[in-house]
Amino acid sequence: MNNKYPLDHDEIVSLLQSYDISPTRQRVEIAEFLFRKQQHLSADNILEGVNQNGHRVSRATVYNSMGLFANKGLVREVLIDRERVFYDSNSSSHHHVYNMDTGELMDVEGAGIEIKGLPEMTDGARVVDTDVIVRVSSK
Amino acid sequence: MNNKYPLDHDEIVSLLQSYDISPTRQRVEIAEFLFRKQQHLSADNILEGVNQNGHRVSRATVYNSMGLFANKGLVREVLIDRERVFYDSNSSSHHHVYNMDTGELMDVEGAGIEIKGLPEMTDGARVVDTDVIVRVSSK
DNA sequence: CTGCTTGCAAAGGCTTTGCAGAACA
DNA sequence: TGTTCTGCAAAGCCTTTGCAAGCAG
Repeated sequence: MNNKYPLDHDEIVSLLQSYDISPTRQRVEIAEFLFRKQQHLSADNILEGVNQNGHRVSRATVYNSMGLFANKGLVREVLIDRERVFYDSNSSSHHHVYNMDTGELMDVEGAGIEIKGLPEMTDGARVVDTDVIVRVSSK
Repeated sequence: MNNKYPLDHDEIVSLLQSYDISPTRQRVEIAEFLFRKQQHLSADNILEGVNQNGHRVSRATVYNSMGLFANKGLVREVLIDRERVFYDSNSSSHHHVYNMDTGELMDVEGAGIEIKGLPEMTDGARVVDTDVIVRVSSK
């Protein structure tokens, strides 16, 4: 899923529809920006990026759309920094390495990681998602 | 480390000192509240808890102290919820299971978990910390 | 004394909300 | 024509900061 970048306009529209998201002009523009490549962006990054050539999408719409995308599973929210939420355009199973010095956030494909020893869920709870964040520093 | 709760006043003072934190009245009161048991608290929880019987510690001091405690390694910041930062009074190596329905946050001792397949660090970066957050839901 | 702490209030920064107008089916 | 979506501005919330007064060594 979402494994080839960039996606062209029609692919974006299909992608949104496949996630049950109506492809409005603003949503398509936001998604086109997101899926130019695999990346981690804040709401502000997205607002700036989409609007590089003249304002076309408002801040509120960026927040609305990203909330919707995250809800539908199209992107993933990454909470690494208390300052802001990052959205990860790679929605496949993977984990993160965060360089505390540079602020750089890298993906690690999930395949190579095993998490063992999780306790049995007491009730019928099921695992929705597993985040692994490895913080590294050069200092 | 921090494996017995609650800690009495003198133990708290020693604990703070062992982390190179001068045990002011406010810091001791905050730490006493934190280490009554293993728990996950927001800054606001701490403010309320410490001040249950009359105001004795200000909000600013709670933030200052928690920042200091986290910096010194006495407690651990947990970013699970975009709403606020949680502080974990269990500073030993462990991971978290977060129930998305109830908001409950449980510890999983690190011993039972293995994370394999992390790529080699490109430069001389060292791993500072690894967070694992398993999100579960009953729905 | 001298530096570290505290507390208040104000400021900051990210995110959400209310609501009217626009777009869409 | 009814519903959904957008955008602006205001509000909200958690957290940080500035600064004067208090405390500790």
